[in-house]
Amino acid sequence: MAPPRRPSMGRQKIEIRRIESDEARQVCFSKRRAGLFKKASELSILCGADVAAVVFSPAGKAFSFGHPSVESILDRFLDTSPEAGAGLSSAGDRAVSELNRQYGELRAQLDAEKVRQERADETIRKERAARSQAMAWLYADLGAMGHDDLVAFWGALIGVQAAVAASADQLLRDALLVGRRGRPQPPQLAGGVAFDVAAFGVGMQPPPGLAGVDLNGLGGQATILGPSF
Amino acid sequence: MAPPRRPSMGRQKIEIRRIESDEARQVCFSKRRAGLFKKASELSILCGADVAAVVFSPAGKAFSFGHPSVESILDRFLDTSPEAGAGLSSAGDRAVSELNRQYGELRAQLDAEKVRQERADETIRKERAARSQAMAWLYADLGAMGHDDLVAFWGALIGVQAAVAASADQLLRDALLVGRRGRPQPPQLAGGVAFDVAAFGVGMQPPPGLAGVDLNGLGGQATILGPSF
DNA sequence: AACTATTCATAAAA
DNA sequence: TTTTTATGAATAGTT
Repeated sequence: MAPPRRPSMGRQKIEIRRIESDEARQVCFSKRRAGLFKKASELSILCGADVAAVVFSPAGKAFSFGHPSVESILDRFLDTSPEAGAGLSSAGDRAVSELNRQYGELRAQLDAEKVRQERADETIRKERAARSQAMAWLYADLGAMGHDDLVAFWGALIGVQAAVAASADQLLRDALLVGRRGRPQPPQLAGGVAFDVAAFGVGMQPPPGLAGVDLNGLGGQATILGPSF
Repeated sequence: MAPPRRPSMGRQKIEIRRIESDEARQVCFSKRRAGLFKKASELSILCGADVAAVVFSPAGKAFSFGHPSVESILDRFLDTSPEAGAGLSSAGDRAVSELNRQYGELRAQLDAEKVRQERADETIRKERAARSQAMAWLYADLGAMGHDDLVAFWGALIGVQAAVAASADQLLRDALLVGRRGRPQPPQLAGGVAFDVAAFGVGMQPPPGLAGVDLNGLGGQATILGPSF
């Protein structure tokens, strides 16, 4: 019996950051540009406001919407805008109401910035949460684990090591089997931790062969592969 | 029996035509203006487009959003060179002066906000990199790693454990430093028991992507470190 | 470009 | 005004 496949995944949540794919970015641009103009139109009609929107595509092509007209709005706006580079001496030219207008205008922009900032903060929070998920495995607080958990954890690590050993990695085995015999350089443990934990940080190079590595590397042994990042 | 009234009717469909109620129109204007600017912001970020939106409220108050700046986009659109008719007049008015000061203050605030935004973006970038690193290690195909990488990987694990697991320190050491001296009961390993990976950390969630992966095959290989360990 | 399942925006109400 | 709720609207991923 065929499973009833969804014809679509529907809208997926996306982060507000530059879309890398050229094609996807172009499609998104077209859709959202239309959406923006529609919103602008609705705002002007619903509230009787004069609205203008100007958009330059990444390629440099210009699009615009305006009610009653783009030019009238822009002229009106620029007429009452502060002259860039003008010193304070020109301030006297502006009517008080004019400055008030600019004040509110700037405030609106500041609000917009804050919205963006909040989103960025939220993104950071999520990133941290997501990262901690992965880091928990590496930085597992073994002290908080019960004895059985600890043993199981260690056993699992050994299991991973075994997979590696299958590839005839004698060196790793030597490193593990400290004190077994000639103790071939007991790394780190004997004299305290030699490996810098901070090495897990940003600057570290990703291990070779992440995603897309053939599974035959371990001679049929199951290999843990994750999604490509 | 009284019907349980919804606390809200939720969003109702409206016709796109002028809102008659002054109050409702004002509320709608505020909300939709914010929404428009948000959309404009998203468009610029997602698609790398330059966007400007200018809105005049029915009362004549101007609001604007622009990325990178309203002026630059409008100038570009109108294809006009920035022209400033230098007005000359005394700026002695105290009120005007004060407004001007506030204007500059807000402007500084906006700039600061942008700086903070940039820093937040940078933080996000770093967080992503760090997370990628952690995930990379987590999902690393150990079989594809070179000796140096393996040693580093293993050493890092050991280092982390040593750094974090103060309370479990002893047990870990016991497990690692088997044969070092009194060989204080190497847990389970000595018996050649295959560890049940399913017990891998009670309370810990499997990292995304690992769920469903059969680790038991690896766990079973733990016997490689059996009695001879 | 059309189609859906979702997320997002927002009209009403508080 | 701001917040909450419930629902209409916009749109990301597919086809």
